[in-house]
Amino acid sequence: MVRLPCCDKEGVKKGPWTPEEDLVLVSYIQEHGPGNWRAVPTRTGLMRCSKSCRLRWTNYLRPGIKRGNFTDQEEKLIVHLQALLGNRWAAIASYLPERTDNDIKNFWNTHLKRKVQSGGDAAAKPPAHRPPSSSKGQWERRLQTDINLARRALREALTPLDDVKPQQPNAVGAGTGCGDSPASSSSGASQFSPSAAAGLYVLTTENISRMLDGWAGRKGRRGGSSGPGTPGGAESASGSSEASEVSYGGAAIVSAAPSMAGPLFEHETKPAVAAQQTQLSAIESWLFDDDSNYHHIQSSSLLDAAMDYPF
DNA sequence: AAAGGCTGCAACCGCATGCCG
DNA sequence: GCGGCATGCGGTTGCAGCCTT
Repeated sequence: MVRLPCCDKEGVKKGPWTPEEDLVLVSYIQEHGPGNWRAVPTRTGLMRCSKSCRLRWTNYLRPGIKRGNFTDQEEKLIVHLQALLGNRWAAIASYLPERTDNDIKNFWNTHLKRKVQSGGDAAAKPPAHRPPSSSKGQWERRLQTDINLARRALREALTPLDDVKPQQPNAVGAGTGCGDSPASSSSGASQFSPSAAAGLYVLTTENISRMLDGWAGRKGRRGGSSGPGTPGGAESASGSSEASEVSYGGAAIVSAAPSMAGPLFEHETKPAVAAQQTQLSAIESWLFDDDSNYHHIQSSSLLDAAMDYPF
């Protein structure tokens, strides 16, 4: 099945996205929802290939994304999941709903890899049987058989921390961001929850204002929001939910809250998000439950969740 | 203050996979 | 069952800001 690359056409723009392009893309998705990426460039007039549009959305514009400043907990989780799953960033990202696979990958390559290699975390060393780059089915089966190993490792990763419960996945609107995780794209749209929408709205406007804000100070650093000490994500999002007014390029832009919220939520693949939260909770309780009872209830529910999980 | 190296991140590229006619 | 299309995923690259000398 040889096919031509989608981006080899003449006149396809590459490189950093401008805020104008971002707005066009966001507006389009707001109206039509994510998906059918092939049609996006033609319908929006963006001189970008479909892939680029999808990537921009999933890695940057999508609601609910937290950027920068990985917490210790996230860090440990990533290290252990990487040890268990290998470089399956999408699978790892599904456990960190606010993080994109690209972010995690970058974080691993720039921070954790070095850390682990320098012997910082012996526990993080990949097990001998770590799934090689084999077929998905293979490692999925392996994951099933190694579920107990995974449990131990994850517990080890999470328990030493002060706050016993993982904090971020259940934060306001948190866990809503992973609409693009493997799970989401294929699941139906039947469980949309208004409360999730409320959180999502916050994150949406936050993202957009951040995007514009980021550009305003962009010349500072690409994706300015991710600058040191300024995680654009959940914390700030939960703090201010009013429509944000930002200006760039001389024009003031008001993120019209309700109009922005509605369509986006309609089309976002939120059911998966809700499902993810549920699954994450199952995992959490699985991790922190007494050994005495996990055998009976938790392990089975987690196993169900894990098996349902679309790695 | 300037220059060169380093770091972090957004984006690109190519292959894999799933879906549909 | 086959072929083509659309999307997902992971590796890699390029570049801008930061840091060190």
